[in-house]
Amino acid sequence: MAQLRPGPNLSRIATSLGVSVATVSNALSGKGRVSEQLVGKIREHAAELGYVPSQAGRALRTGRSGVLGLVLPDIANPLFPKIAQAIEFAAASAGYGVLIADSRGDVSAQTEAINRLVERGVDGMVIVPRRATRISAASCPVAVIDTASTPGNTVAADHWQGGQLIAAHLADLGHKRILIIGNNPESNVQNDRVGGIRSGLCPGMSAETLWIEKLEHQAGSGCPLGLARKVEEGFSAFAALSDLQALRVLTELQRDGIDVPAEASVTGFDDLIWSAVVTPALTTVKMDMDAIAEIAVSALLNSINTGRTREGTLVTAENDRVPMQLIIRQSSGPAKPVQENLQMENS
Amino acid sequence: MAQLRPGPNLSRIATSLGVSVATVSNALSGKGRVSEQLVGKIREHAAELGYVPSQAGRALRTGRSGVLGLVLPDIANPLFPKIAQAIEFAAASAGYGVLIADSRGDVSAQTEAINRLVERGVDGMVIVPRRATRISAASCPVAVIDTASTPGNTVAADHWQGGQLIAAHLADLGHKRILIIGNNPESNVQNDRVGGIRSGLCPGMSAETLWIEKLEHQAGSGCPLGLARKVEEGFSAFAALSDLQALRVLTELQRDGIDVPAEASVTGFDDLIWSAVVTPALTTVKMDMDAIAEIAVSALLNSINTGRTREGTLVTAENDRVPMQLIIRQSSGPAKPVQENLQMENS
DNA sequence: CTGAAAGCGCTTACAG
DNA sequence: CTGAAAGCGCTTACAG
Repeated sequence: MAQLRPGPNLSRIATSLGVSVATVSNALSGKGRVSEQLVGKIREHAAELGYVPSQAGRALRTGRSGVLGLVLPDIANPLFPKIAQAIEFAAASAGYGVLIADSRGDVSAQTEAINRLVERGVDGMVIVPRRATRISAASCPVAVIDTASTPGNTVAADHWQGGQLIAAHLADLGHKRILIIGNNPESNVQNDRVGGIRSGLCPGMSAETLWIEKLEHQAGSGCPLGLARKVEEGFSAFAALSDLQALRVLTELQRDGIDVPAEASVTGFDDLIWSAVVTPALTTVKMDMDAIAEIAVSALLNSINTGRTREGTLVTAENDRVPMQLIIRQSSGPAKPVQENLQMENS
Repeated sequence: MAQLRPGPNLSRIATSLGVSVATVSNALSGKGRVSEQLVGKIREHAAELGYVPSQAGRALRTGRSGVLGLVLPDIANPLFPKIAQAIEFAAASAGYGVLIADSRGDVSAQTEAINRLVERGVDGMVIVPRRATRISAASCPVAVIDTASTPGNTVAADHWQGGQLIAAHLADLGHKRILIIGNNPESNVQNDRVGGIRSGLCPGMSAETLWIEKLEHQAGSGCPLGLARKVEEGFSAFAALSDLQALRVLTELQRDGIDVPAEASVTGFDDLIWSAVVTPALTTVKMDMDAIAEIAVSALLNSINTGRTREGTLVTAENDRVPMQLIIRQSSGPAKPVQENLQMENS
């Protein structure tokens, strides 16, 4: 009655070859206690039969599931594909599977998602927390991907340095007045980016910050950002804190007849999928997600293998900051000379 | 030495309560062979101890892992968040976990990804195949999400009907000449959408199709699409076969000083995350991913539970076509009267 | 170098 | 209504 996998198991291979299951197990796992000749014979036969080891049996015996959990605040987040891909790749390279869990918004769902993963017996998990959530202890090692500003150790891109990259780029292009455009002033990531930009401004440059969420709170969701007026006021560069906002900025400017980058430069963050596709293509700052995932996963594996702190939250080794990288595309260009627009044209 | 989960197990609960493990198991699983009183006591005690059942033990015994696999052609695909979210939700609602696997491009990687999932003991899997791939048998039930044009049974959005929705919308707005913009002429999904659009044209309307891939093959990746000229030629509506292309179309038009939607309408497909964010917001056709995921997952669970065809590929019940839904936003509007541009202004 | 045996935690007939 | 026992497939000391 029990729905058992129809495939062969160790014991079938063993009897069929007239050896013990222990020997088959050893031969297959390559622990080296079996004669080379026998190893060859066993492996060959196993392959012939299409033997697939039972994770369940192994997990029960070893206490390891070989699976990592990935908890996301909201899968709909456009950054998610990159995160998931990078984590999946890092995990698969280490022979681990990845179980996903979406916390769909609120914090209680996040806790539930974590519990679901624990129940499934993950050996560890990577959590991208909801804004400013502190992760309560899960009964397995946990690596958190977030800003340095989040309490506890985390791995993350160096958002501050990323901001400085933007500032330096805009300074190079001769921009003086910069409008920083963010979504949510509560976001640690966004605040780090703002801090980086501001700290990287050269003498003579100034920046203001526009928070879309605040604006929409008053003017309604999807309201115009009033950027044309900002251009008139003398802002020549619009530094969005994410490509999603950059896209909004770019299209609003273009809709209002402002040429990008001739009249205004636009930059973003994250190098999301569409950033290279729009016209003009978006200058942006990219996280090294593969590196971040690699650090998170190897910290997890380390902790799993050494067995330290198997209970209770265990975070990554240090506050790792992975450098970001500037990608210059067509949406940013030299600032127009401020007062004498038409001179210097052919210089 | 074995790294066993430190938490309590059935036997600990049993001895601590002076009953048998069988009784504890029955009480917890609610099979109803235990007196209500005892059930209460056992449950309470289990909760106190923070008992979490071992999936490994259960899986080994029942032959079910409680996990479904999700194989994706490329996680970087912007549609992925919606698919993953919908599948995760449907699976979680049914008490299943979701293991992801990225086939990162080529077909061999897809086979590997499927194998990895089988090795992890998934009870079934959902596959979003690479373009025109036929899924080779995996040793568990498989549901395929793709177009009807793919060989074998699949679940999918009704892309053809989605195309008709676009055609009807553009007809309503008085558009006569439509430029369909696709990425890849090999894509079944895109071809279905084209077919739907063409079949839905009213008398007096005509459509041409522009394949970006072909154009880029000649003119280089990221080349201009030459849409301004198309507007001059009399095309008043640009129907992209995906929001990603729609975004490219929209920004190129705007960059070239063409007002959307006053001078040209733009529509897309899929309602991707940024579609509502751009200015003007994108009119698009949306798949009902939740419905699609629900169908795929329940077909899988059905097959898992009835135990039919546990070996070999098993696909979903019928070729299920889930209707798409038109979302009208600001990027589409009435066609300009063709010849007499300035008349009728106040009609 | 090879094998016999124990046991991971669970569920499920089967007795009582 | 409750319990004793078997067994899912594996790995790992321990003997030989």
